Amino acid sequence: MSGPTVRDVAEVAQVSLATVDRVLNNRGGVSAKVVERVKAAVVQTGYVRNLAAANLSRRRIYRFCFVVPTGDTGFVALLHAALAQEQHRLREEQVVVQIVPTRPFDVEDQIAALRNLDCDAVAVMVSEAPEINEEIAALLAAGVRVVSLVADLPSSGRDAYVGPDNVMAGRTAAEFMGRFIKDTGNILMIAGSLAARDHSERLLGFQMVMQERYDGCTLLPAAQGADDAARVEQIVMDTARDRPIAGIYAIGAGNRGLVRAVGTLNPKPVTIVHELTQVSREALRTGTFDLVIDQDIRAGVIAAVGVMRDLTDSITPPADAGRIKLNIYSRENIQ
Amino acid sequence: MSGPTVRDVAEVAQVSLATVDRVLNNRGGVSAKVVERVKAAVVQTGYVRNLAAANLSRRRIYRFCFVVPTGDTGFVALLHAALAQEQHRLREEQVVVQIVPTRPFDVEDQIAALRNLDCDAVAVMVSEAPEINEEIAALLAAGVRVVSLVADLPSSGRDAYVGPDNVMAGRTAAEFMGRFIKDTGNILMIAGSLAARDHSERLLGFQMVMQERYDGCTLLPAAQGADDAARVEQIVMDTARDRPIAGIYAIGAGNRGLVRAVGTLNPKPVTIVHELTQVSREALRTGTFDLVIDQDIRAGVIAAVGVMRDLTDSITPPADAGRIKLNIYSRENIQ
DNA sequence: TTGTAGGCGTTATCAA
DNA sequence: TTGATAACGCCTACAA
Repeated sequence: MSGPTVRDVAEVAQVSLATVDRVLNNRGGVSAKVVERVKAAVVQTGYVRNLAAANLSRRRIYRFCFVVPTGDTGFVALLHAALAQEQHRLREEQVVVQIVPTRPFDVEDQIAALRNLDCDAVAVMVSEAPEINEEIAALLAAGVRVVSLVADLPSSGRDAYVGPDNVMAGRTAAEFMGRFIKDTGNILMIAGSLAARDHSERLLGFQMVMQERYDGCTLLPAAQGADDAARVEQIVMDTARDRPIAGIYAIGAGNRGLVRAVGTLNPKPVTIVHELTQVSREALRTGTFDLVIDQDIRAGVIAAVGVMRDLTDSITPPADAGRIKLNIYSRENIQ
Repeated sequence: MSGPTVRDVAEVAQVSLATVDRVLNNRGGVSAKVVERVKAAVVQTGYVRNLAAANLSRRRIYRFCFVVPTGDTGFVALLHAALAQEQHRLREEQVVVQIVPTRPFDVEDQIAALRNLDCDAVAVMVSEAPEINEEIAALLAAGVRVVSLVADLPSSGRDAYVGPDNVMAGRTAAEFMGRFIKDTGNILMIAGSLAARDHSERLLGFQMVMQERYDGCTLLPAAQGADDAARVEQIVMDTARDRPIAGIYAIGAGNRGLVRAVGTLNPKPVTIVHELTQVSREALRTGTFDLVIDQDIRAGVIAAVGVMRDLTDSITPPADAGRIKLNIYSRENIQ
């Protein structure tokens, strides 16, 4: 059950443990023919190194950072909660994580955060900008592994992306929007910022499906609410003054403002939002929101840590390791 | 940097390593005041156990079985896939699992399977019957921990239930059924067997919400398709001959037959089914099915293994450890 | 009820 | 170039 060990390799190769170790971790100082003998023995025995034992002996501790925006989005709160819930298990696995909050949409602040990092790997949820790419390149050059979280940064050279397929998220929102709306009508789409890749991808997916299959609906120009409750509320009220709204797709945060605004509208528009937070959960329960599309943040944290651990150990993470699922919540299946 | 260890705890508590270990893993055989002293020392030192070291040292291997029906439900295939995906992590945690397939709805076969078990704990997905209860009692008496999977067996004395809230599943199906149906109409509900607890609970939840909020719809008497494709197909065709069908809720399996039948109907009824399998995935993609309510089998496997491990170690599993989430899939978010 | 001693698989420090 | 040998942190017979 417990497979061949270095002892077995040593025995087959007729050398000592130390020599096997030297070859295995190519530290040099071993004659060519002995190297060959050891390598052959590894193949012959089918030896696979036991990472746990290696880390135990090496007293390795994984230091990971999460660079994520703060704000009233509730996202950081959920992230903190998820990390707290995983804290114990993470500690047991020798990983220490630190959250570095940044001001939302503030590139300067994000850069500052990335400069002050001291860790083996970092999961970043930051803007897509050339300066950020440079910063990430510097981190990579310094041997820090970088994972993009929730919003991908494909042009940054990051090691991996952990998050949902945001185009799919937008398409899913559209599918339910189209089916929930009985007739035709105006659809209001509110993003936080179209410069945020997750938001623009969701918007893209949403528009694609609405135009493709539910073209009885009229898509109003996409608004930007900066993930701010007051701004979001204002956008809804302003829009509703000019014309009836049949549906609202809130792509980013600021749902507290959305609840206030939707409460004043009659008839109530079909309202679809992202992230299952205190606010959206309650709004779902009372019928103010009709659907919540949630990326399971706990799963995201677990996936991110797993990927960072693999990367830190120079292991290629499984292809789908970073893909996290979208959960759909109606008033009947809130958890 | 490398944190406190058992030695530190032992020193502070003025006891030996073995005693600390006994307290840490509550194995008993330690006087109350020493227990207190050790616990205080743990708090004082901030000790966190090193899982890698623990697993390395522990030669214990957990042997678990899954007794589940085979058949055209695709469930066993999904279960196998889920286990395969978890294999690596499970092996690292010293657990070996074996799948024992049984013929669906065949109580004799289920009993035979339960008799031939050799393991520390078993997760069973079997019928609710007195003979089964006896068999489970025998297992429990023999020291094998028993967990009911997907369908609960409350009267069997099983140690725990791992599965979804099936009433909630039915309620969720009704919520989407009500919203997807534009007007009013006849709703056909097809269970596998009303003697199966998961099926009857789903039906109950579905009926509750339909009557409560979508009473424009007419619920036809619930049919039983024995999870058999041909039977299910026949039921749909027979029903459609007499009256138009606006919606179909398929509570159990046999979705292959449902696909065939629905394909012949015009207009196509809103069709909501359970379990994301090859068949339902494809039907979702082509528009034959409108919604799939899926119990995440991978999550179920992980939860079941966790609960079985706790039970085997005589630890009371956390209250919500067995509750698994319901995922909702439309054509746009199939994974 | 408590303690001692040895081992899990790998790494690292000495000598030889 | 090589090889003993002692950690790493925890678990567990076996004693006492």
